[in-house]
Amino acid sequence: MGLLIVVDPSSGVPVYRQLMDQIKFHIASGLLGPGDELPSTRALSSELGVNPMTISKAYSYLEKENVVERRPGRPLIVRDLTGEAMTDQKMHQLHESLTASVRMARQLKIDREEALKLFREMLDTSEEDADERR
Amino acid sequence: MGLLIVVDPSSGVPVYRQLMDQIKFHIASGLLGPGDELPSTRALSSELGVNPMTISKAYSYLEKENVVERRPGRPLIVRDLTGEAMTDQKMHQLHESLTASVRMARQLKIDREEALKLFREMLDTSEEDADERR
DNA sequence: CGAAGTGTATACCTTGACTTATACACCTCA
DNA sequence: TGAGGTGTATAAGTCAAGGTATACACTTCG
Repeated sequence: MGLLIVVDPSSGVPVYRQLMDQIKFHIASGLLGPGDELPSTRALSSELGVNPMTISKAYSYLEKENVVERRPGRPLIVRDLTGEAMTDQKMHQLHESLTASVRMARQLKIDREEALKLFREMLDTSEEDADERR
Repeated sequence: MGLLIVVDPSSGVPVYRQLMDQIKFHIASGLLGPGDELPSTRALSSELGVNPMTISKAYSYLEKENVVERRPGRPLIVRDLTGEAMTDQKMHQLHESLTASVRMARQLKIDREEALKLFREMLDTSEEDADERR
């Protein structure tokens, strides 16, 4: 049986990015652990009806982000994401994502405390949603 | 003399978006106030070496965002952005911008407090940068 | 070795975002 | 009225991103 992965080509979000997101999610949830093999490009390809190169593209980006380890001619495996170095990298990614919001808050002259309050509320709501999913 | 506006077509950021950002900034800084007229599309066009339609596109989006008021055949004017209704709209824009970051924080399993701390630091740094510019 | 599995480099096609050229509708004022 | 402003609807051109088809390099295992 395969990993639970679903893609919607008409969603506007690029397929390769949907793949990356879901694989990352499965790693974060623990369903996929260090050393586990990713499904082969052709297996996922026929299962999802997507070109193998699109799968490969997602895999390549995951490798660039150090989420996954590439071994020529063999399946990709999940890397060990524990440790301080990984934490730094995660924070760096979040930093990049927040940059636009910081610029906007300044541009709209939104009070620092107001912006923080909104972000806190959104984080809390997000956690509740995750709880319901269990 | 014209407003201080500069565009870099090779920056990767669409010209119409650069225009929107700088006009919003001039409004936020107070250099442009309610009732003030925006430069004509053709004036900005020849000053910046950009097609008038590109200027018009920026103006149209600003009108959609209720930043500016359109009057057929006449120059656009800056709207009055004070009042509670405007605050709501600003918070809504910030909310949209933050959505991606919230999703990422969850996906990367970044602690809620860690994420908040980073955002707070970035907001503070941003304010310092603005101070230095004075 | 060779068959069958793995990932992917290369080149091509399609699609949508961005920009532009042209032409039009509207307003002001002499 | 008409000349000279204003913004922009429409259509066409340009270009990068996303997706695909083909062919290749590598590994395992009989």
